[in-house]
Amino acid sequence: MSAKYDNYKDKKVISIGTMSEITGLSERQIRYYEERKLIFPHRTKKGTRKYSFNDVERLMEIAEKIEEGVQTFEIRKEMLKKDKEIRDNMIRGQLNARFGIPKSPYDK
Amino acid sequence: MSAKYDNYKDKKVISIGTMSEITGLSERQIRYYEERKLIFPHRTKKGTRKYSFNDVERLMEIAEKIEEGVQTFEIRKEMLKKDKEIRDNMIRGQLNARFGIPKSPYDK
DNA sequence: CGTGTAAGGAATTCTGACACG
DNA sequence: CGTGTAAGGAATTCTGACACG
Repeated sequence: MSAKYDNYKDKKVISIGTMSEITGLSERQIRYYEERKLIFPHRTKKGTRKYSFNDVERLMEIAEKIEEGVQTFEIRKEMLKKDKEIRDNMIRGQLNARFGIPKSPYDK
Repeated sequence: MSAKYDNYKDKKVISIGTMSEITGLSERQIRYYEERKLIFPHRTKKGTRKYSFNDVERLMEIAEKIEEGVQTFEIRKEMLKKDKEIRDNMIRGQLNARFGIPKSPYDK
């Protein structure tokens, strides 16, 4: 019936106050992680931050790392690396789909 | 890896201003539909309304009905009826799962 | 480095009401 | 009936800064 399961997880609709409640982090912390480029809220015309459920998960992961003593700079590096891997996999997947290029033999 | 796809669709995290943007309805309209018991936002301790993505869909459906000229009272009746059907189906499904009671012969 | 806080302003949300119809 | 609006107050969010360390 109601056709469409949009990208709920990616829709930026949560205010910082609500994010603070959900994640248990202070607004100060959340804004700081943005300053350190670990998270990227959408900005409304008026300038308020809006987050997605994906951002919730991302913040939780960041919080864990921080508790483990990892510095924001390191966390950022890890995330950039992970994003790169994802991009590489997507490209390989597309090539594979179109030309039948097999996966790397190093993959299990 | 990150295990859990919570009930994003049911989490009440969206403020009325954002709802207004998403649905295209005025805040006045959204509050009025609540007054007519068509929608049920969560209330924070401080009293602000919070909606879910399910509420977004619900509001869109309500808006359609209103445009067709259906009155809020009728919309409410339809929704109550639909909810009842869903409950009945769930009960029947559970009975069926436990005791193997067949579906009604009236079902296709 | 990561986070708390007070500061002042701007934007949000709330309710009850008057209006039109 | 459904919706717009002005009204006044309360709560939210924003930024830049000082503080501790």
